[in-house]
Amino acid sequence: MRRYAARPMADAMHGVTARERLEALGKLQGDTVAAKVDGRVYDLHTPIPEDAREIEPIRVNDPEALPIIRHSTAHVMADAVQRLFPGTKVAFGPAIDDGFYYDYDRPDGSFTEEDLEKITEVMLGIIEANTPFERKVLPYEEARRVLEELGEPYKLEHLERLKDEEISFYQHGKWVDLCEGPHVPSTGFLKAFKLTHRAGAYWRGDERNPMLQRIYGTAFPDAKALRAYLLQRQEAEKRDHRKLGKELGLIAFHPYAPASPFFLPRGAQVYNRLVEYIRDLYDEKAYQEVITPQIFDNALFHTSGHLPSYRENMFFAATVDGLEEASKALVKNPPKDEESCSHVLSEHLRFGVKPMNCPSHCLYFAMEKHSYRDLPLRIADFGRLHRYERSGVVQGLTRVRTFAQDDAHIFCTMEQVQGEIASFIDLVFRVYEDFGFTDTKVIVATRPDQRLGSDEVWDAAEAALFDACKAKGIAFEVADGEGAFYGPKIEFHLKDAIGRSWQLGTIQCDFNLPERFDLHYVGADNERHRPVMLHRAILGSVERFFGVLVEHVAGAFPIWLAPEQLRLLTVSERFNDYAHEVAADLRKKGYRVDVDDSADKLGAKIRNARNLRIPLLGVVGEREVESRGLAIRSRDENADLGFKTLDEVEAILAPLSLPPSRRPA
RNA sequence: GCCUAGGUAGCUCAGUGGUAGAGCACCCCCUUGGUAAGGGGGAGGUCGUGAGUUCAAUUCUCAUCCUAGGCUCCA
Repeated sequence: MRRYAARPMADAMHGVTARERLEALGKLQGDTVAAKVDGRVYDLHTPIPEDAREIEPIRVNDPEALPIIRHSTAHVMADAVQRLFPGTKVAFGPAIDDGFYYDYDRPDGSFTEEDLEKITEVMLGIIEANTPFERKVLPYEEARRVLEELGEPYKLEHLERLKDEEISFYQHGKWVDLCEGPHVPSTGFLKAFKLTHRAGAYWRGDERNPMLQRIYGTAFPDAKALRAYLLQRQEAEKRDHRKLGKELGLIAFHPYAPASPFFLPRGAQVYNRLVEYIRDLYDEKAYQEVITPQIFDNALFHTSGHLPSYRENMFFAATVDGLEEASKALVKNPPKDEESCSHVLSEHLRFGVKPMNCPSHCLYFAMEKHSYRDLPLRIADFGRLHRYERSGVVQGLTRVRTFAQDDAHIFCTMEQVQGEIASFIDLVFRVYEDFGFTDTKVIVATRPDQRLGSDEVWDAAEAALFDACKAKGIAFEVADGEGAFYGPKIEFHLKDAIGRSWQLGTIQCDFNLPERFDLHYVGADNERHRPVMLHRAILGSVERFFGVLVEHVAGAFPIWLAPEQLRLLTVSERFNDYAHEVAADLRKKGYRVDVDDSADKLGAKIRNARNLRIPLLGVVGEREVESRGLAIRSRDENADLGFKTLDEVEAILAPLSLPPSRRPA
């Protein structure tokens, strides 16, 4: 097994290179890393098509240079790794959103922190040597021979999947890699990188495959940009909802209920504000809220299709009776294997804890006969859901095992689908704006290979989604084949503090459940018709939304959501009575007000309140008691707003206690 | 579930093969103070849990639970 090529892969290429062309046009600068030729990115030393029309340089500080720099850095890292740890195989090493990674199969174990330091040192040496990156294109069979010679099984496996006649390789110094490119002209262009962390990753992302060792890093055009990025990341980590949630007394976890949050009094306040806000919208938009059971006979989940297809994600509820029956059945007919044992158990353990509200809403719909005049019927439910998530995937509030959605199902006719979707999109954007989210990513997920229903129905449903998005003039991406098996969907994604994107809102067309539950309504023609079911949520799960919101506002909730809107700080004990009197009065009016009547001095009280991100502070001393008011200090301005009468305080609080879209103009 | 790294007081964290420490928070006392920590004293931990090695384990080994970063999966 030999990593390095026996001889440099001297190029035998013909034609004009990007560099030559740029030079001829006088467009080549010292900091040019690649070229954009008719929309495609080329290395400088790669010949470009003879009929190329437009050619522009990509310079180090252009956004398009970043992935090139990062991917090139990944190559340098892989070179360093194989120098330091002979026998290590390489897999994939792409540039990603905020850096790059490379996956390795290291036979003698995983990489340690110290290994990263060593790798970094060797990388610095490679960069200092400033060796050029070279591209070579080989015929398929020859490419195979090279990879066999290099002893790279993962690359060979990847080669199998490439159908191209010609395969490109990149080489810097003696290190060669099967690679699409492009790359910077030479290693010296890599001015600033940092290896950040390591993790396991399955080969080709499939858990049936062997686990590889992944090393993540990031790279920038210069040290200043790298420092800025690392600093920004540090700042972002301070906003982490798990950290803030603890510091601000919002949430907690206990090992007895893994991945299941406690909402502490302050957190529950905010949680309830979120639900209350959505309930108000429901009143406005003609939704009807229901409260449905938590635990159902498994017959329901058979009908809905959750058994067996959603089984791994469900909790089941055993009873002593059920266990005894199961035991008797097992003693009477001892099972031959695990499967039959499991079958007997699940037959006698009758109950399942609901992972979704849709089955019970179907039951509700079927309880009465419906006319087309009833439609659309919008049924909302904040029911608590339980899903068994595998231990490795849970995370803070963004991925939990018990949560509530601002869930609703709209039963409507096919003709009503587009209108319902359009008004839902409006609603989603209004809500996200109320919370201050502006960069919402919209994704339309279309029919997957495995699906139910005829192509005509899918055509209509997808058209309804696309038409609604287009009619709204919103930008969206298409995720082909990513729809649910029962229908296509629109997803609304927001980013958390560290830039991870989370799906919050969604609207999905469903033709499957109405079929399974044999739902129908009577049309104007006096015939039975199948309704369409739209699953939709705006916040998504209240828990996840809460987490993303905490990070978005960095714990500083706006007044309409703040658990404590105003805290009264007494200058000395002598003013406690007045403060309590004022607080009681404001609380009676619906404001969330507390008094800090501790023995702390004013400075300490202010510090504590500010650390809790309380939006308004009211200082109470001699002057305020005499003139019946408060000296207001605002969190957002971090300044003393001076004396306000009680009426003035209320005038400040009243409008800000409403969500922006409900405030008087 | 898999890979890697962690788990010491309510919180943030030191530390050690000879059964533990700081700051903040908490309790008590003094101070009655006007816009980001007034002073003093006290209490609080079977060092995640269970086994093993050892004369001796919080420290070393293994298992297990939880957490974190990924992979896979999803609201």
